[in-house]
Amino acid sequence: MLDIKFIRENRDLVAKGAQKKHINFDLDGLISLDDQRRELTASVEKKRAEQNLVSVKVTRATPAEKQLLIESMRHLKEGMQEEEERLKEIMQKWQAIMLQVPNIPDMSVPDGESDADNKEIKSWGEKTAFDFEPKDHVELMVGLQMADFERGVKVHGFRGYFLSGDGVRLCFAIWNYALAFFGKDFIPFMTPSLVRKIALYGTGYLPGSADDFYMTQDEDALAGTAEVPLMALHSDETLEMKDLPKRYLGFSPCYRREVGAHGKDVKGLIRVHEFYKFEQLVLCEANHETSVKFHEEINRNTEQFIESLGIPYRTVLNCGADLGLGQVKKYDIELWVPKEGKYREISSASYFHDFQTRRMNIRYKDPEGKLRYAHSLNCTAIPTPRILVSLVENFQQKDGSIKIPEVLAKYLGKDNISA
RNA sequence: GGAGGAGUGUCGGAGUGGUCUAACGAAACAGUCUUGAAAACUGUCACCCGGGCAACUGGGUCGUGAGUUCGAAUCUCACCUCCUCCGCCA
Repeated sequence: MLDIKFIRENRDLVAKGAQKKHINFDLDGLISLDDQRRELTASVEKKRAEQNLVSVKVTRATPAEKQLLIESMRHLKEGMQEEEERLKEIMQKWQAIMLQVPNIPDMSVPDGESDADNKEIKSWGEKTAFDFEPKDHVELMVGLQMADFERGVKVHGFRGYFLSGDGVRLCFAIWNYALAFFGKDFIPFMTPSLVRKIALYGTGYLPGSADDFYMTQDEDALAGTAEVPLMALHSDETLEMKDLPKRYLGFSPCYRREVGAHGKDVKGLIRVHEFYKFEQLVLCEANHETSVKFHEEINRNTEQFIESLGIPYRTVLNCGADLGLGQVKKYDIELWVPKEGKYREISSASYFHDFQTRRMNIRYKDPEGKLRYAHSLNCTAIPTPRILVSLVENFQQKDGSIKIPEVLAKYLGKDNISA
């Protein structure tokens, strides 16, 4: 959410920002609605002031005077009630629209129509070359009994999967390694995946993508990322400035309906309804430079994690159309998938300025004693099992076995997975 | 699942229809005193929206939302959260 004062004073900026994100919204409509809101509010408050004044008089009046005063109040109230009714309607519309005003993308965000227009800003490692015909991760993992997709579909349905044997052990090794790697600077959290809808509004996922979430019969949602509960963790709180920045590492199951992706990635572990993810989240002081600094930092953390595994990757700067409602700027890290011959996203680093914290009401007191909305950022640390796709495909051997990177071998207890 | 109780500022806590501009206490901060500290004393001690260059000023906020009333922290309803007991389960 943006500040209405900011919107009014920077209409061009807001309009251009929305355009860059390819989001349609009626800015003029919002401004004229806000004009009405201001006008009506002023009028109602004036009447209420009069009411308060008379109210005090009533307490000191004689019984006869009291009757007269109460009569006059009745008239005042009739006019006020009508206005309050209208104000209430306007406020409802106003709030609904305010929740849909997109945050303004950074200058450095490239224009573009879709993720195809994201700009590669870095690539690391040599694309893996094989002196044999490589297999895809489905064939490899099924062959090594690390996963079972047929029975996964039987039990769960479309996009269902079981992990088993070394597939499970490998996941645990990755988790343990990730906990040690990121846990140095970040406080680990296991978060609730069942969240109230308010947490989705606060993070900016709602309104807008209601179809992406599984809902329970109690109207709670299954979060698609630990970002949601971790942001809600400090909602309605005033933090101590000395405690900033907060660096949190969320670990949680993640649930996604993938309704907009019915035909996409139907095989394997790329796109599943249920997975696990470590997520970095930062709350810091409200300062653009600080946000930028942490944005680079958390993205670099994930790059370094991938580098330590030795998987070739590239980093892209997302274009305007590929930014969410609240995001100012976003980097995606994509890992090389040999059998597909392309890079696939495994991480997303974004910053929001105070877009989320304003909705969540997360503030801190600055040195002048002024309350300010903190800034928020988040970045994937590591998603499982998606990471396994690149891991097993890049490190497969001619005999169908998988060589395990040294840093993981320590946690797995062996340096290869074979039949 | 059933029965009952509670929610007031940073914390404790008073207030059950109009002098609430929310008492009082604690903590915190500043000052006086002191070699320094403690104690004592004095003062400060919410947030949101609007108007004003400013001093200041209008409105709102007592878990949340609706309602009753000329007037609500106080009465009614719904919801949220917590506590106690019973039941069920581990």
